[in-house]
Amino acid sequence: MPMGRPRAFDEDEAVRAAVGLFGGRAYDGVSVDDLVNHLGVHRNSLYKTFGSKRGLYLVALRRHLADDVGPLVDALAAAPDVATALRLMADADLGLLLLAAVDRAPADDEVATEVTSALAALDQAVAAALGVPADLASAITAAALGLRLRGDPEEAGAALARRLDPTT
Amino acid sequence: MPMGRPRAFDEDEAVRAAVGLFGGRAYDGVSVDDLVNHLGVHRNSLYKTFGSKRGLYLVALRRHLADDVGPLVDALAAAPDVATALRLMADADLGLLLLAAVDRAPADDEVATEVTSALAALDQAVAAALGVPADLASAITAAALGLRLRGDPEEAGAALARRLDPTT
DNA sequence: ATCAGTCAAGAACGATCGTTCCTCAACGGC
DNA sequence: GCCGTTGAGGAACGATCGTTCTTGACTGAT
Repeated sequence: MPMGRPRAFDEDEAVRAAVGLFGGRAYDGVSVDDLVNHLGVHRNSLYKTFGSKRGLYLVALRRHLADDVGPLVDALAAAPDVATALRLMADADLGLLLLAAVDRAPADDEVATEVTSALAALDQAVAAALGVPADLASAITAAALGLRLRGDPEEAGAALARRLDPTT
Repeated sequence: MPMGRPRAFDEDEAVRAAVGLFGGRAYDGVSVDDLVNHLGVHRNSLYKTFGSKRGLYLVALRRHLADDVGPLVDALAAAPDVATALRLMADADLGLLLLAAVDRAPADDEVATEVTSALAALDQAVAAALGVPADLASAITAAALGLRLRGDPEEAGAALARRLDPTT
């Protein structure tokens, strides 16, 4: 079977660039023209490779979860206290996950599934590392998301950690 | 000067309906057709009254802040402990504020200004009511936003409040 | 009854959206 | 060489976007 013309773009690079774009503004705020211009992928190849704008979004979201959230879960497993856990989550690049949760999950069940399981993984990591009940762990994850959403003035997270875990 | 034909719609009702729509999905997910169909205002009147879709959005956001966030600030002033404050914020209707913060504030400076000052008002109310430092107060506000963003399983907020304020 | 002024009703605008189509260039196998 | 296949390059599609225009209905004052 013939082989055809080789690709002129790096699929991994393209998906990373998509993570950056989708993590920076709302789904409907990123046009296919924006993607074509910033990804180095031509329209036709984009649809041939990812099927649709939503298909590319889902691939980008999963890459974000694998590349950014996964390592965070691993790092959390070694967190000795609440302050460390909060700082790890607040410093991590969670832009696309946060935006997906607020912007797309209500309108896209598949996105909602990915977001829910990613947050559950963070909850479990926090609960296991700190030895706290599940409900408190998910509240700590929620607090970290809230801090990130506000721009995280750094002192706020530290103050919360101090209050949550007086031993540090 | 002649008086002209009277309006067939209630401007307050229309703005409230807009708050509901914009609070339910992202700005770009609400079309002008959606607004016309759900607000009981005709296209022409909408533009005559609010200038543009963005103009209506800003009016709706300010109404949301005045009608929903303002009373919350007042209620927070009487909150005796962290648990009460968290529950007040988690139970309040903060849909549009949350969506505005994540979805529109990064792209619209005027929205960003409104969001920032609303969150600052919440911070101040929490700090004054609970007698905590400003950084911890803003962290508590952030935690409430995070809980709301996650769907707030009720136990999570309670667990966090218990840990934050052991006297309750 | 007439007139100026405001709103309702809906068609229509250009722009942009996501998507598809068509043509040509670049490859491996015969 | 040629053929089958795949990607690049753009033009072009219908649909929908936010916005405006046109027409006529309804108002209070003259």
